[in-house]
Amino acid sequence: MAKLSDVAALAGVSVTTVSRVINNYGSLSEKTKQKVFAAMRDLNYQPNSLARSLQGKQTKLIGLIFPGVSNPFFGELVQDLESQLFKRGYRVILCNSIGDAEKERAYVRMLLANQVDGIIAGAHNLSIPEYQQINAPLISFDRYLGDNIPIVSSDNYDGARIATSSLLDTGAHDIWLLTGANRPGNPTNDRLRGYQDVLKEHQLTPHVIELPFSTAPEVKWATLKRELAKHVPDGVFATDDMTAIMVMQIARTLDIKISEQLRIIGYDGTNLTRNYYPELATIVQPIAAISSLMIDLLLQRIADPDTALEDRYVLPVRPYAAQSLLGK
Amino acid sequence: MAKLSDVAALAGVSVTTVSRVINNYGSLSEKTKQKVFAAMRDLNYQPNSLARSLQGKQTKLIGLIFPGVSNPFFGELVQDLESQLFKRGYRVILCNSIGDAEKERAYVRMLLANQVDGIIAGAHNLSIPEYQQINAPLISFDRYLGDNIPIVSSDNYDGARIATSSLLDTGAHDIWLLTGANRPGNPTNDRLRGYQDVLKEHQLTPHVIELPFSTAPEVKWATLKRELAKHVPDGVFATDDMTAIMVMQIARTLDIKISEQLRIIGYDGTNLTRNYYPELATIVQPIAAISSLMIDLLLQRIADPDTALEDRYVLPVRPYAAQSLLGK
DNA sequence: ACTAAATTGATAAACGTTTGACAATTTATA
DNA sequence: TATAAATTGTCAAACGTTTATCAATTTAGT
Repeated sequence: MAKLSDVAALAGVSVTTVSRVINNYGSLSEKTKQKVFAAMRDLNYQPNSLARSLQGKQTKLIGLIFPGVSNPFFGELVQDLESQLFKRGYRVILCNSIGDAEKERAYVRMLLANQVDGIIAGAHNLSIPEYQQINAPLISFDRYLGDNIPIVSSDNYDGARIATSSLLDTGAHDIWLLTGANRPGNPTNDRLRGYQDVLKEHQLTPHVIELPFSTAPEVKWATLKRELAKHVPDGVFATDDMTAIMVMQIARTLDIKISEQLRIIGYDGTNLTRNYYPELATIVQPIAAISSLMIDLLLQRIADPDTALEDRYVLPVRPYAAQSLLGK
Repeated sequence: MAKLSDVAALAGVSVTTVSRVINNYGSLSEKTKQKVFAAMRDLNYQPNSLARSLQGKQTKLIGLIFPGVSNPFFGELVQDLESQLFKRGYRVILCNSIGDAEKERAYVRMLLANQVDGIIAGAHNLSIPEYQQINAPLISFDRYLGDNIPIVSSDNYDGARIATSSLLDTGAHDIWLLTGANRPGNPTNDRLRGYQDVLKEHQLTPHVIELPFSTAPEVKWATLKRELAKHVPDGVFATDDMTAIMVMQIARTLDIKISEQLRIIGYDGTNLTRNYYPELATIVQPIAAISSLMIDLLLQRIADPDTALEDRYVLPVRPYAAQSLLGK
């Protein structure tokens, strides 16, 4: 790999001048700039980012900690984050915590060792005290990680209300909530609250089934099937689309008529669900808005670590009505 | 952030000694080792990986170039790669090329500037001549990128044969192939070949519909619907599951009876499809095997850049039979 | 042509680590 | 207790870049 001195030699100038060209400071004539650019092109020169960063420049690396990109929602979110960060000149180190707190801890240490300029975390684990001590700029998605760590989330409460209400509107009275484990201080608890509040307002009794996020699909399937075999509600609000889809599948095996007998609504509204399961009603989280807001906040903190930010940023959701494919 | 000299000061030893402890060379007494470890723990010390790498050590960073993690197959593959690499002490820089050759070029430059120890690429773009010039260890998934760049793929030919045959076995004669754009030298062409060969052996005429990978879902939907409205085949082999799923959905809107009137088989067999679309028959690519093989090969090349490797590594696929949820 | 301004260069320190050479000290062995 | 071996320290160079300082040279303005 060519280095700075090689460029300087080829361009017939000093290393100082080359550095000045690269970092655009000091006074430079157009002619030398061109000479240097030409030399850089000829040598296919890329500044060694290790050396630059060691010297004090930003690494232009951002750590992304999420449960895992195999989940469609996180896959889309991470892809969006990466794309937007790339446009802004940042690269992404990917961390799949897979619900493993120990792994997450290791990731955080590693990211700091790698001198990332900032971290965006949306892990499903419990708030690790280590997060508090991180001095790197940090933005959280949908989780409370500690004081002064801004949380960006979709309007979980409102979304849950909309979902639950829409089930009521179609005539359902016996509505189940399928949700992940609800930990204190977690914004996703708001989905539970929204559901409960709407039911209370209509004097209906809630029926909550907790299925931790990390539950194996087979186990989830078995549990849900058992529940549905015992009793069929007329409405199901699943706090994520994949679970909603599973309920649809199970309902079919049990000969439960979807939409006549049982109405289902999900949450997330990824492109995947909307494009490939258009018959599923859902609440759409604004992925693009979430990721650009998170990036904005993070870059603000990177530019000035003392930037005052809100504790919570709540972005609006929108309902996505099922496209009945079965209709004629 | 604490640095080497801080650890040395706290432990009451020299920086050299601390470095010896960290890098485990020279002779060291158990006592000093413990003192140093304790100091590292107390200070929560993490060696600055920039400095280490600059000094000549590996960066322990691997670049992953894939079309995008929002696609379930790549999402699962990338997650698996990341997990396995993490276990082996490597971190991952994620690159979503999204079918953009220019972006891919930029990624490669960036990865080299970031001094990654190696690259695993599974991009959908055309073989970029730049790949040839990369001196970093490089392994490709399912694409020809250049000479001496090993390709790992599933047995596309065999998989396509199995898929096509299984449609024939269930009585189909009028079988369509839905595939992405077929570029010369691409292993996925083998899926086309497998399909064609089986049909030829049965004196049947192929009917190939090309839908480039990057086609927007809406466009895909419209195209497929148009085709199916014109004529309904009795079998469809889609070279990826998502397209297969879309065909199922469209068939429903057209009141085409799936499995009686029209049999569909996909390709990829991700966990997502198998868990959430168990009614879809598909050909399962061995994701775990693919990623561990790619990592093995890559680490071999990293350990010794001159390791002789095969040009092609083909891993077996297995058919996944549809679980008829509709059956009683 | 003279002065001021603009441009370029030479030099060196710094970022945090690794590592080699060699010396100094401690510990173990006979 | 002398001697060898093991341990630790000191010092300095190196990785590739940035940036400050000061000096030298070129260019522009009048």
